[in-house]
Amino acid sequence: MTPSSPSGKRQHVVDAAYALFKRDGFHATGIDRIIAEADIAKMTMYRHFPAKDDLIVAVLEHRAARFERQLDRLAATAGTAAAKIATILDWHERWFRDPDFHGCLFAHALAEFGDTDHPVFKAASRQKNGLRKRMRSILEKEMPTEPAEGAAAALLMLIEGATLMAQMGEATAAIDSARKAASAIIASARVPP
Amino acid sequence: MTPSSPSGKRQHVVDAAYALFKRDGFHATGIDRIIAEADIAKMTMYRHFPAKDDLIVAVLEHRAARFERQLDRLAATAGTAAAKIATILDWHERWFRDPDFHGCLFAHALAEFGDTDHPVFKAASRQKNGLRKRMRSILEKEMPTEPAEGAAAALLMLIEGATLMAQMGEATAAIDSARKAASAIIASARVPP
DNA sequence: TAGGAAAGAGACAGACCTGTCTCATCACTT
DNA sequence: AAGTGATGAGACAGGTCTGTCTCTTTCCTA
Repeated sequence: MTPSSPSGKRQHVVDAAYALFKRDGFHATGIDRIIAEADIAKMTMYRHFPAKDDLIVAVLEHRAARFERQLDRLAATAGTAAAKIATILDWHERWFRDPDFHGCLFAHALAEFGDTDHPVFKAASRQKNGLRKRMRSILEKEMPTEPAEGAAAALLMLIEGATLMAQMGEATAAIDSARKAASAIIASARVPP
Repeated sequence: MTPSSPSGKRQHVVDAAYALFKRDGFHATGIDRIIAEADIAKMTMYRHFPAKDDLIVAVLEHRAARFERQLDRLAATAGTAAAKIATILDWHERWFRDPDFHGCLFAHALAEFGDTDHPVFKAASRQKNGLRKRMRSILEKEMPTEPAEGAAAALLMLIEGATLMAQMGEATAAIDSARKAASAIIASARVPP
């Protein structure tokens, strides 16, 4: 059903929609704005994405895949679990300092599509759980499963909160405190009370 | 300009709008739905709130005031700083378990109104900073200002992340991990490396 | 009981929304 | 060179959005 798109129009729409969704949100961004920015015909978009929600899901999945690829590259370098987690925090610091940083698109998707069964909600949820699982498997190399699970959840929460704080204009304080807290969390998980 | 509203219609609108915003989001909730739910005339709403954004700000401020009042009551009971922070986490656990829990309205407002200068963004930001300051002043009673500041930021991030995780259906794991991580954060702030 | 403020009811405007439809045009393959 | 599928351009439908306006009714107070 979806055209094979040899000329890459589909990706073009996804990229344009991403930039607009990021800046203005999902509901506030109309189809007309997207096709104007992508400079394509409306029907071209609707042939690739039968409904706006499908486009939103495609944007989220594309960004999630990109995110995973970037973290895959980082993980290859560092050694200890703490160092691997530190590279993830480094990645977030660079992201926070991007002039085009507008908060986490996945968190925004969860906010705008609150229904747990909605495809957009599920797509955003997958990304968050992916990051959590990634950190859990990093930690499991150096500690038992149970504390690794809890620490990974805590680190995910810390990162999500840091992203929110950075969005409020406190990127420096957020990343500094997050780094210290991450060390404390990992250390306390390693040595159970 | 705003009517004195002896009959409490204003608050009635705020309450109805809150329930709808919470469930469906700000942009997705139309004025017509609000006035239907509140069972008032459209002009009554527009006499109290000249624009929809004004209503949104009023809803946020009302909820923020309610939140502050509830935490004020809790703070009076507990003793140590760690115990006071624990009561804040307890409050959040009860919130997460509420059948009508739909995530944090302030975080959702930040997501939907990304412009830093927008009144809605600023109102939501105030609430987050209020919670951070509250925790900072709790911690300052037992440690110097600098570590208290960092720990308060970390605890805020942890709580925000826990709220997000609870919204994704992991309330139990979120609050359990948050409690452990909070202890580690406070302990490590108390004894600087 | 009279006056004035608040609220009700609903039509209305103008803009924007998503999604559909038609028909012409382009590009590539065979 | 012909055919096939993707694309372009834009009108169009039907709905929803915010916000305004007018007129009537209610309610509280003095």
